[in-house]
Amino acid sequence: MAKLQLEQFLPYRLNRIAGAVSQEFRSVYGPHHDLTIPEWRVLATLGQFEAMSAKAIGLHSAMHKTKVSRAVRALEERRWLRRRSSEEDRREEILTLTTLGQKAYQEIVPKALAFERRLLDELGPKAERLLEALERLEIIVKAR
Amino acid sequence: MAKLQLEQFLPYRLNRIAGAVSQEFRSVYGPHHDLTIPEWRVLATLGQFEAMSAKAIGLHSAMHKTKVSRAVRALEERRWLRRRSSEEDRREEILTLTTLGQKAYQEIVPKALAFERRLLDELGPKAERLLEALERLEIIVKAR
DNA sequence: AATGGACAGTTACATTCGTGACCAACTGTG
DNA sequence: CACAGTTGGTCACGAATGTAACTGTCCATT
Repeated sequence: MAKLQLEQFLPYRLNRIAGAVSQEFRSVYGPHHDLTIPEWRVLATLGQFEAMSAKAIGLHSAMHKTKVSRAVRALEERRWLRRRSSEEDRREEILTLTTLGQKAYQEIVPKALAFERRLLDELGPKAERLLEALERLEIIVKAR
Repeated sequence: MAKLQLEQFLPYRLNRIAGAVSQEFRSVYGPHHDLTIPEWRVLATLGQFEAMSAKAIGLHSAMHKTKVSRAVRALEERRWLRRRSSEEDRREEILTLTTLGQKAYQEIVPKALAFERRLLDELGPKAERLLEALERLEIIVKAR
C-alpha cells in the first residue's frame, strides 16, 4: 500500500516554506508602510527599472495583469507612482515612482536586504547550495 | 542609491518557484480527479494517517481551519471521506477515507511520487543539497 | 484608407480565502 | 455542581484573486 509523507513532499514543502518566509518578510514592510505583496512587487520593480509599463512589470514580477492593474492604482492613489501615456504606443502607460515612492523604496530596500542576509547567514554554508539549487529548479520548472 | 533585484530576492524566488511547482503538480491530479490544493492535502493526510480530526489535519498540513472545513465538506460530498463523532470528545469528528477515497489516493500517490522523483532527478546532485537547505530554512522560519 | 486581428489596460463577475462571530461540548476552579 | 474560560467546527461577511468581456490603440493586409 503506497504512502506519501506530505510533510516531506517537495511541492508541499516549497509552498509551506515560501509562505512562511513571505509572511515573515511582510513584517519588514507591513507595519510601517502597509503594503500588499503585489504592491511591494510593483514598487520593487519600478525602483529597479525606473520606468516601465504595467505589462512589463507583470512579466518581470510574475503577476497577472489584473493584479498589476490594481496594485498600480493603489500605489497611484497613495501618490507613490505616476503614469503618463507612452509616446510611441498610446495603449500603454509608462509608470514611474514619485519622489514619495522613491523615498519609501529607499526606506524598504535596506530592510529587505538585511532580512534576506539574516536568513542566508543563518543558513550558513547551506545558503550557497540553496541558491544554486533554486536556480536550477526554476529553469526546470519553467521549461514545461 | 540602494537597489534590489527582485528576481534574485529570496522571498520572491521561493514564492515564484513554489507556485510554479504546485502548478505543475496540479496537472498530475487535476485533470483526472479535479482536486483543489486544500482537498489534495486533506486526502494526503488522511491517506497517511487513516483517521484524524479536522483540527489535526490543519496542523499537519498547515491550513486554516476554515480551509480544512471546506475541503472536508467537498470530499465528503464526493463520498471520498466519512465522519463520525469522537467517543472521547463529542466536539470533534474523526475523519476517515471511504473505499472510494482510498482508491483515489492509491491512484494519485504513485503519480505524485513519480513527479517528485522526476524533479529531483533533474536536479541531480543538487537535490540532496536543496532538501537539506529547505529543512534548515523551515526550522529557521518556524522559530520566529 | 478601410477593415480585421492583436494587444495594453480596466472592469464585472464568480470563486477562494481569512477574520471574527457563533454554537456546542469540554475542563478546571471554587 | 455551577460557572467561566477554552476548544473543535461551522458560518457570515469582506478582502483578494482569476476569468472573461470590453475599450481604445496599433498594425498588417487589402
